[in-house]
Amino acid sequence: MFPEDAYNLEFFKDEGFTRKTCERCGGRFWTRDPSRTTCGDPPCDPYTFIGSPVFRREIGLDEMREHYLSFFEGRGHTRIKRYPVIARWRDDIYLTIASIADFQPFITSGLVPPPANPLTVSQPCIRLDDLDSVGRSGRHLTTFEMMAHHVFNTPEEEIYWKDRTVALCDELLLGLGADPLAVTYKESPWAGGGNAGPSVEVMIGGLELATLVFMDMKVSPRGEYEIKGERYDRMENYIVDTGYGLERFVWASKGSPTIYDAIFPEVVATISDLAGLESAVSDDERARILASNARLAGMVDLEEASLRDLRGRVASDIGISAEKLDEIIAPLERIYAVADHTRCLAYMLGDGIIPSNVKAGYLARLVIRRTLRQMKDLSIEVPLSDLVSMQLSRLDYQDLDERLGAIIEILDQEEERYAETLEKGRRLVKRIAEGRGKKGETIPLSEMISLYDSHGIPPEIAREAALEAGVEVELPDNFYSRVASTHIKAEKADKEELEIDLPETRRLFYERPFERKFQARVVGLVDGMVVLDQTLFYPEGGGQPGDRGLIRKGSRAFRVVDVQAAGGVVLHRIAEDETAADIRPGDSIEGEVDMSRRLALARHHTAAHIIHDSAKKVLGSHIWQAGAQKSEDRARLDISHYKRITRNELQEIEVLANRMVMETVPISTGWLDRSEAEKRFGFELYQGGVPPGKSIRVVQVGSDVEACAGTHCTNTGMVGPIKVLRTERVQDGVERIEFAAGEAAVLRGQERDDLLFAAAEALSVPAEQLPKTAARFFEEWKDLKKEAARLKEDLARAQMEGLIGRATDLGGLSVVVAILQDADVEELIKAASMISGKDYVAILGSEKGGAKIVVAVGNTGLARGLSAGDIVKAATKVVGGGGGGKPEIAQGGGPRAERLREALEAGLARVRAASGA
RNA sequence: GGGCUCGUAGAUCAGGGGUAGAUCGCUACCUUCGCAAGGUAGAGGCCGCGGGUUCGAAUCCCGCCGAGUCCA
Repeated sequence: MFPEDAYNLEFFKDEGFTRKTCERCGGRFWTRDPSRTTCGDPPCDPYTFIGSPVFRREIGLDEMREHYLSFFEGRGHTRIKRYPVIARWRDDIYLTIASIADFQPFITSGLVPPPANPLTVSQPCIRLDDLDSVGRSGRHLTTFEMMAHHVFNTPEEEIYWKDRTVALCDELLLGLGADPLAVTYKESPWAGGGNAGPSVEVMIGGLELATLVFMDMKVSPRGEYEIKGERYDRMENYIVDTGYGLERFVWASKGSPTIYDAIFPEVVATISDLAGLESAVSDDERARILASNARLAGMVDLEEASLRDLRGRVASDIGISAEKLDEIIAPLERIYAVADHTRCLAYMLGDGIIPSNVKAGYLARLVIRRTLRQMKDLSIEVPLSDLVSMQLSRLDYQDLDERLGAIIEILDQEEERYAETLEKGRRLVKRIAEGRGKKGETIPLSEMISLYDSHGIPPEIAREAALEAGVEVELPDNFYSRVASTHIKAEKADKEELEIDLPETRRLFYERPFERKFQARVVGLVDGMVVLDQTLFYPEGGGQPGDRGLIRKGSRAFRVVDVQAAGGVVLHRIAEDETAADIRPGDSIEGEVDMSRRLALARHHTAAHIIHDSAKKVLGSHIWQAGAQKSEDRARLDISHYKRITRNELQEIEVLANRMVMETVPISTGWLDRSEAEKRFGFELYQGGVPPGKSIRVVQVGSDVEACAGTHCTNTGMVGPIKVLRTERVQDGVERIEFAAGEAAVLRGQERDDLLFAAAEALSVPAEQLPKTAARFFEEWKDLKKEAARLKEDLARAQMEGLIGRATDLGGLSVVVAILQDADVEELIKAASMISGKDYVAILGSEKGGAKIVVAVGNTGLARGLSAGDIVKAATKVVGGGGGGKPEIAQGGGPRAERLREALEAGLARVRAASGA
C-alpha cells in the first residue's frame, strides 16, 4: 500500500475537504459535505443524477469535448490530436483502451519526450471486455472518448503533480455547475500496464465521472510496495494520468434514463424507426422503466446471474411482471446495442481496421457479427453499412468521401459472408441432427462446442436448426466458458533482453551508405559478439537482415555471420570456427561489409516502399503494411486488404512500381524530431512499427513517407527492375506480395522463362501456343481416358465369351481361370465382374507391372460360402504380395510375376476346398 | 501467434484402403394444346496439388495450395 500521506493534499485542506471512511465499503474518500457518510460510488450510493442532471444545462458530445479541451488549453495545456483506435504503435494491445495508451511504452518510460507537456487530448477508446453488458446496463459502451490531461514529470522538471490535478478537476466540475457538496474524491490504488500509483475516483450523483491517477511506480520483483498482488518500486518519472469520460459528462448533464439516449439520441431514434418501434424516451412508461433499470444496474456488477436478479428487482420496483418487463426492455436493449456497436465499427473501420480472422481484424468481425445478430432480432432490413455510414458521418473524418466506398464494400462483404457461414452452418446442423435423430440421440455438448469453435455457428442458431429436424441439443448456460476451457492456454516465452552496459555504437552506414571499409576500436564483447565504437555493419531490423562481411585484426580475418542491435549497441557475431577470443577490448580492427549483398538488400528495401506506394494507388488508401521481409534474392510485403488482389491489379502495381524506378526519383532520408515528423506526415509514418527515440529516421520515396531505419538506395533508378512474383493470402484481410528487385528481378524472370521454355519444349510448340496447346492436350487426354475405359469394357466383354467356354466345373460350380496377358487391373476387374455376373467364379491374372490377380464370385459361389477376398489372399501369397476386397470381388498382386500361373492354381485350389467339391 | 474444420459431378453433400456415389440442376425422349409435375435414358469427375506407405490410395502419413472458424 501507499504511504499514509499519499492523499493528504494541500488542495483538500485549503478547500475545506475532510477525509472520511465510507460506512458501507470502508473506503476512504474526501468531501466538502460534513453530513456525508458514504463514498459516492455505487453500490454505496445509488444513481441520483437520472432525472436530475448534475450540471447547469444539457451539453452534447461535441460541445462538451470542446469545452473540456479549451478549458485545459486555457490553463497551459497543449491540445494534441487524437490517436487511432487501432494501437499500431503497440505490440501488446490491439485497440487503444485509454488515453495513456497513446504514450506507452516509450514516452511513459522516459525514452521519448512527450509531444507536449502538459497536454490535453480527447482519445476515442474501444473496450470489448463488457460486450455483453452493452445496451443492457444503460451505461456500458464499447466505444468512449477518454478526455484527459497528462503531465510527464521528471526528476529535473516537475510541471505539476497531485494538488493542481485535483484543483483543475474541481474547477472544471464547478464551472459546469456541479454542486460542490455533491462531489466526492474516493481514494483508490491503481495499477495497470506495469505501472501503479495512487488515484482518486471523482464521483457525482453516484456516477464516476473521472479518475485521476498519479503514476509513480513501476513493477519490480523486490519492490517496496504491494498493490493488487504485485510488487512495485518508485520510478524516477512521475506521470499525471487522468481520464474523464466524455459520454458520462454528457449523460450527467442530461440525466437521461440511459447513456445512449444522452449521447446519440438521433441514432437511437433512427434505429428504433427501422425496427418499427417508438423511440423509448418519448414514451413515459418506457422511460420510467429504463431509468429504474439504469439506476439499479449502476448498483450491481453485471454478471450473468445478477443480470437476471436485476430484472426481478426492476420488475418489482415498477410493479410489473418480469416477463412483461423483458418483453418491453429486450428490444430496447438491442437498439442501444446496435447504436453502440455501429459507432464502434465506424471508428474501427474509419481508422483502418480490416475485418479478419486474426488480431484486431477479428475483433472488428466479432462486433460486426454481433451487430448483425442484434439487427436480425430487431428485424432491421437495411444493410449494416447504412448504419455505420450514418455513424461515420457524425464523426470527424476528413478523408471520409474517399474512403467510404471501401468501408461500405467491406461491411457488405462481411454481411454476405456471415450469411453464408450461417447458411452452411444450418445445413451442417441439419445433417448432424438427422444422423443423431435416427439413433434417437440428442446433440451432445461436445458437438455443439465443435460447431461453434470450428464452424462459427452460435449455439442458439444450432439449436434452432436442430429443433427443426426434431432433435434436442445439450446447451448449458455456461456454454461460452465451456468453450473457453477447451482451449489450452499456451504460455508465451518472453524474449530475454540483454542488459548491455556499453556506449552506443556510432552508425556509419547512415552517414556513408556506400562505403565498404572502416576502421574501428573494439569496446567490448557480449556473449562472444563484438561491440565496436563505430560500424558500417547494418544490424537486422525492419525486415532487413543484418550485413555480412569481415572483421580484420592485423593479418587475421574473421567472418561476420550475424549483426544485431540491442538498444543503441550493435553486436557483431563472428563465425564460431574462428576464435573470437583473440579479439579484445581496445583492439583496433578494420571492418569490411559485403557490399553486393548490402546493395541487393537495399534495392529490395527501397522496392518494398515503392510497391507499398503503388499498391496504395491501385487498391486504395486502406492499405497498411502488415509486415515485410527482405532477402538478397527476393522480398515480400504484407498489406492489409479486404479481398484477393487480382492479376490485373497486380500487374498494374508492377507497372506503377517500375515507372517510379524509371522516373529516377531521388530518395530523401533524414532524421526528424518525432513530434515534428508526426505533425507533418501523420501516423502513416509507422508502417513498419513505431521506432523508439527522440528523433526518427524518415525515408521518403516519392509519395511514400515512412519512419524506417533501413539502408536504402539514393535514387529509385538504382533499384533496377522490379518483378512482382506472386500474391498469397496470409490471413483474412492480409495479402502478401512477393517480388524481386535489381539483378534478382532479372534472375527471377529468367527462371520463369526457363519454366516456359521447358514446358514448350515438352509439347514441341512455341511458348506463345503453350496455353492453347496445353488446354487441347488436357481435353484430349480426358477424351482418351474415357475412350480407353469404353474399349476396356468392350474388350472385357469380348474376352468373357471365350473364357466362359473354357470354364472348369467343380460340382455344379463353374470356375474360369485365365491369364489375360497385357490387361491392367481395371480390365481384369471389368472382365471378372462380367463373368461373375453370369454366375461363374472368375480367377484372372496378368503380368503387367508385377503379378495382378482379380477374383470375382457369382451367386452360386456366394451361396456356397465362397469369398473372393479369401481366394485372392490365397493366390497372392504365392506371388509374394497380398490383396483383399469384398466377397463378390477382390483384387491383389505381388512382385513375383513368374509364379502367376501357380498363384492362380492356388486360388482354384482354395475354391475347391471352400466349396466342398 | 495458437487451436479446430473442410477441399469428391454445375450446386449441396455421402463414401474414408479394394470397379467413384446420392439429391438437385443439365440434355434427349415419353406424357401434355401449353406449362408445372411425372416417367425413361444420358452427359457430366486429374476425388485441390506434390511426395510417401501399400500388391492396391479419393481414403492412411508428410508437405504445399485454397477456404472456413474460434481464441489471445
